[in-house]
Order: sequence, then C-alpha cells, then structure tokens
Amino acid sequence: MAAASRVLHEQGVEKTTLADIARVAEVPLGNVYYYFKTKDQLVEAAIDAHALNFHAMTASLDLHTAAPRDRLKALLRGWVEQRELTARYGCPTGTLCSELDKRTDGLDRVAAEVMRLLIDYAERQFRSMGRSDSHELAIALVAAYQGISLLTNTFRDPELMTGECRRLERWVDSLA
Amino acid sequence: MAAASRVLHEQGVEKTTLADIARVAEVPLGNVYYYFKTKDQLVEAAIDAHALNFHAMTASLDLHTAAPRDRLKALLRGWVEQRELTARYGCPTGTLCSELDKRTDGLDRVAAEVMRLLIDYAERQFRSMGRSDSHELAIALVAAYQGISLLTNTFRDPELMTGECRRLERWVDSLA
DNA sequence: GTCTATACTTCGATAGAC
DNA sequence: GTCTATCGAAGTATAGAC
Repeated sequence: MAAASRVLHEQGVEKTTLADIARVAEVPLGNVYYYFKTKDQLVEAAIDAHALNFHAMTASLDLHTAAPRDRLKALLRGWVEQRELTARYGCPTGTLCSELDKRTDGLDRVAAEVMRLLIDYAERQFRSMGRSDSHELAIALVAAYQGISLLTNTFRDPELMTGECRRLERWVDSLA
Repeated sequence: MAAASRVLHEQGVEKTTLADIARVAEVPLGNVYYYFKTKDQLVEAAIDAHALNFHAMTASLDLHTAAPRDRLKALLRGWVEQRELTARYGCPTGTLCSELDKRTDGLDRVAAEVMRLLIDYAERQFRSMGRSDSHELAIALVAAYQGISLLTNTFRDPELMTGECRRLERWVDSLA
C-alpha cells in the first residue's frame, strides 16, 4: 500500500503499471491481485489512505494549536515544507483530482472527497475566526494552494511555493 | 488537428487513443500517421496550436483594450465565460501541464512554455500599472486561476469560477 | 495522399503449482 | 498466502494496395 501510494503520486495513475508497484513493493506481480481485485480498487485504497492521513494531520493540529488563525498558518507552513516534493510531483490531492476527472467510472468522486475535506477544514477555521464569508475564503485559500502547487510543479521551482505562502500568510493575518 | 485538440482536452492525453482522434476527425486510423509520425508529435502540435491561440487572443486584447488593468479584467471575464467548459474538462493549459509533468520525455517543457506565456502577459500588465512586484502579482493571479479551475472541475461547479473571478476583480481594482 | 489490414508491444488480469 | 507463467485486450505503429 505504501509503495502504491508513493508510485501513484510520482508517476501518475495512468502511467503506473501494477508491475511498477509490485517491483517497488518487492512482491511478484501476481501477488498484487491477492489483495486487490483490480487496479481501480488499488487506486481507491490509495485515495482512502490519503484521506486517513489528512484526518490524522488535522486531528493533531486541532490538539496542539488552539487559535484557528494559527491552524491556517500551520497548514501554510506544512505546504512550504513539502515544497520539494510538490516541485517534483505536484500536490498529491490535486494531481489525483486532475487526472481522475478524465475517467468515466466513479473514481473521480472519491478523489473529490479528499479535496472537500481540505476545504471544509479551512472553512471551519475561518468560521471560528468569526468570518461570515468563510466558505468563499476557504475556496480562495485552497485554490491559491492548488494553483501554486501546479506552477511549482510545472516550473520545477520550490521557491514559488515559499513566496506564495508568504503572501497568503500576510493575507490570513490581514483578515479581521 | 482541431479534432485532436478537442479530444485531448476532453479525455486527457493518456486516455486518448489515436483511434479516438481518427474517429472524431472522420479519417481512418492509418491516415493519422501520414501527418504525424508518432502520438507525441501530435500532442506537441496540439500544444503549439494552443500557444498560437493564446497569442491571437492577447494580440486582439492589446489592440482593443489600452489600460493594463482593463486587460487583466478582460482575462478574468474570458475565464468566467469559459466556466462551463472548465467545469467539465478543466483549464486546457493546466490539465496539460499537470498530466505531461509525469512524463520522462521533454513534452512537459513544451506545456510549461504555454503557462509561461500567460504569466508573462499578466506580468507585463502589472508592470505597466507601475507595480514593482509585478512578477509576484502575476504568479498570484495565474495560481488563483489555475487553482479555481481545478476546483471548478473537481466539483463540476461553474459558479466557483464566477465567485472567485469576482473576488479577483476586486483585488485587481484594489491595487494602486 | 488515402485507406485496409496487421504486426508488435504493453499491460491488466487469471490459472494453477507450491 | 506466495509465486510463475500466460492469456486476452487494447493501442501504437507499419506495410502495402489503391
């Protein structure tokens, strides 16, 4: 599962073969099918793992950081810390949503749920700050992150993430 | 070529077969290879066509709109007008950059050039407005657009584009 | 230049021994 | 549960008639 998550992010879903995953996981190809009936099921499991990961991150954040504004700034710091990975392979959530959208099966909806988790979390923080426009602000924040992730990846320049997150931090601070 | 551009945007590069393109173009499969030696060459030609399209759009914009601030707002209006297409298939440039990044050949760099065109155009307008931080502003504007394109597409909701572009217009207006 | 037929390769998926 | 061998479908690319 860990091998699958990593390789799917690095190579993309379409370009990743089950042989790739089996090789990285150091198991024979046929073995993969003992745990996952189809490639789609494996991809869905990887998305679920990603969602669990996000829940764990926000739970820890809620526990250690009380002020909603600080939680948002912690999100920004986390994005900056991941900038090298993002420059190389893009945002894991964003690349999944972008790629899986092209599919006719329901797998794109599963990816969309993870994106929804992020927006909802940001929206809760803005609401706790007393903003009535919390939804619009959350959309703007996540859009800015997804957009700069794409540019960071497209131009292979991690410092794009640093600069934009600095700007976003000033923006978060400027909100009453 | 027109058929290829459309299908590649709608289905994505990886999920589009040459048979798909041949069918939409109403030519037999083998015929495609008379004009393009490989699928990669066809994709590259589609990207080039997209770049030409962008040049035509900005040339017309420069001709009919004098004030740089109005040119930026015209860009925003164009994005809102395309919102239904974006909700269904994403931003043509953004989806290409995201998908082609996963490739080892040089095709990802070709897609990045188109993204660069957009950033450079925005940057020139901000500079004409007398902003010394024109580069940072251009990155922020394009990132916001690419991000909201991804969300619009992920949630299949064209009104996300409408709302965010309204916010961006206020932002552009607020800049000295 | 246009079209049909097909060769070659890759990959998802399965069969069946151990 | 693990592993090897292989089937069958799909898709890129080519050969060669017209």
